[in-house]
Amino acid sequence: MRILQLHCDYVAYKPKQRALKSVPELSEEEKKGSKLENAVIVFSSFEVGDNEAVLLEAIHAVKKNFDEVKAENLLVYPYAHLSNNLAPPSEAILLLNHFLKLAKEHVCKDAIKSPFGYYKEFELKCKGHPLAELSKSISSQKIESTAEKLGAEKIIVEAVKPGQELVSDSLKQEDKTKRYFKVMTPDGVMHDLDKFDFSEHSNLKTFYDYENKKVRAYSSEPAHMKLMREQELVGLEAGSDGGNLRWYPKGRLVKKVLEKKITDLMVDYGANEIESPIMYDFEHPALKKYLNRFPARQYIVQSDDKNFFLRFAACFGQFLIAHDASFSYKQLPLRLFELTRYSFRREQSGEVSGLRRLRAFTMPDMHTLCEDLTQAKQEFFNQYLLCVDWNNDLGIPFETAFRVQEDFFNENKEFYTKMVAHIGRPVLFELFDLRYAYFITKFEFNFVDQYGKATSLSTVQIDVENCDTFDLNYTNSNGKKAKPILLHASIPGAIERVVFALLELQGEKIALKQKPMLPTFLSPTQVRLIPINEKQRDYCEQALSELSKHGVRVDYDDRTDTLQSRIREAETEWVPFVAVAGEKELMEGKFNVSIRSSGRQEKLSIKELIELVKNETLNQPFEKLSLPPYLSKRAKYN
RNA sequence: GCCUCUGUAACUCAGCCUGGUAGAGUGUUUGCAUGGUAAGCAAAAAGUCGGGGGUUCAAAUCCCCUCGGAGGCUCCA
Repeated sequence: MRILQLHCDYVAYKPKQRALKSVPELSEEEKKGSKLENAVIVFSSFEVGDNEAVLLEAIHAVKKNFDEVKAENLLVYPYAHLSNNLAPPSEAILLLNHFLKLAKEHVCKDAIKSPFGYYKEFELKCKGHPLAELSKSISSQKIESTAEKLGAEKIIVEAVKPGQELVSDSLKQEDKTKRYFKVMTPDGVMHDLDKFDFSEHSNLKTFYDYENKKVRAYSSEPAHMKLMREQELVGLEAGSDGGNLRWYPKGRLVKKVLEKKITDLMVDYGANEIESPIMYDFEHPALKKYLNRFPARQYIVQSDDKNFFLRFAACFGQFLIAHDASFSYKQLPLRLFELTRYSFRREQSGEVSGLRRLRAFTMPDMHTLCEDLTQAKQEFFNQYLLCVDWNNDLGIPFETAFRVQEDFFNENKEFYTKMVAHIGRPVLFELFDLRYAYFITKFEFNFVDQYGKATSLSTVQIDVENCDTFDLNYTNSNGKKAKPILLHASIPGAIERVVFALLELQGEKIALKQKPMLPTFLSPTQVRLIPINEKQRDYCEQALSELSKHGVRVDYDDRTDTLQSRIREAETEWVPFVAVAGEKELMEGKFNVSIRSSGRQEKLSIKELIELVKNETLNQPFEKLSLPPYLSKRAKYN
């Protein structure tokens, strides 16, 4: 328990608005508030583990002060902000009531309290004498018996039951009319959450719990943070702001391949790739309006006497281009795409985390202008399919949430049923009656990690607001100006989050004692050549140039360490194909290749090995690794 | 932003409670070892103990301030 006591000439308060859903309405009398003269106000925070002994200790402190300053009135003011370890409201209310009872008995028989769970305005004039301001922190561990100090008899406290239900049924009902969750199964049936059997869908349950903030995450560092360092992919940069990372050659390779993959996908889908500035004028009228609707925290950059904010998405860059472009219904849907390196969001310091939440991140952002709602729905559906394929292709499991305005859902039920049927497992629906943002509907694919946290990856939204804000128009078939419907889409969410999910999945494998590895097309080294001794040098160098010529990322361990230690290092680097050559292999014209995915060893010729790698990376982009192929020439970056 | 934990060699960490000459493993360099599928042997180099102030004869260690990192909180009286 924490208390702050102020001795005041007067103190007055008035309840304004309910802050906690679980507290009852106030009576007319309580709503008026109160004013006390020559009073001690006791701001009180009730904490986890507080009990009668704690309350008595606090009363003792209050009484001592109250008598000393010769106050006449006492106000107990529940005040959460003194503690970071608050008792749940249900317990705190009982503790507060008992605290008041003790205060009446021992300190001031006319003591009153202000209501719990309401925002209140208050006004006070604190006296200036040395005892006018006192604060105290009391915990059950530190208490000696204080009943004697008070000269009080033992008082029995009413049992405080953890989690005691204080919510009335009518209040629950009221909540539901605003925003509520349902589950849709692939057969198109909507289920109430309390009736849905989650037993075969534990990740969906975890996701829902996370959405509902019922689950507390473990307080451990996520697995990917260690892995990104160990694999020489990404490091923290103390010389920059938090959440701005450094990417080493191997990490840059992984990121570059993913960037190429999404860019190719978008261009093949019909997007026009553009590049827009990273900073924008705060005073631009359209941007001003948009900023109010999307109150992300921004970095600010000064130029002369003007302030610019660093973009937090590609939206405005593309909207401003679309505003100035000329197009008619014949060119719709019109898709603009940019791989933002970077988008900036000045997340609060305590919120930045590894690759999961950053202040500078790479978002492949596409916006689609559609002729009407029919076309918008078609695009929404197509982009939904792209997202499903994208995540399946990378082997990233996900849970789906659709968020929809109620009316729109009821008018378009078929539309959603079709999409849920496509992925063939239950998904979460959040329905809301009043539109709280610029979108009328959206979906998100969420990655659920081993700590019970959900992270949004893919998302597409139908925006019914920003065509007005940014004055985007097309010419319709009558030659008249018309408003398009706008879609926002990020198929991967953010490149960093893809890496985050892939690494977290490897962390889970390691925990299960399985061999971790990245998909071959993302592995910085796809084939590692290891000679048993110097005599196979020429043979390996020949293989190196042959594999390299065929677009395989290959390197050569030319160091003089023992065979075992070189094999071990290839294993710890998750190399998918480790090709060893000794006397025998040289004679046969082959390599003894360890295949990581199967754990098997096979004798393969270079031609066969190339074929194998090509097979595993079919239809995937390729980029070169910017490190010397000779391991003896490589610097270490971790 | 608030709270808790944390900062010691390039990396991972011990030492701090109870003040008294700065430690280990890994990596790096050098020498030996030429090895058949997850760590060969030996030696060396390497540290303003995050930064600043204080207490003390003496501070990595105790106290205060400050800066970085991790986690939690930020619909909460």
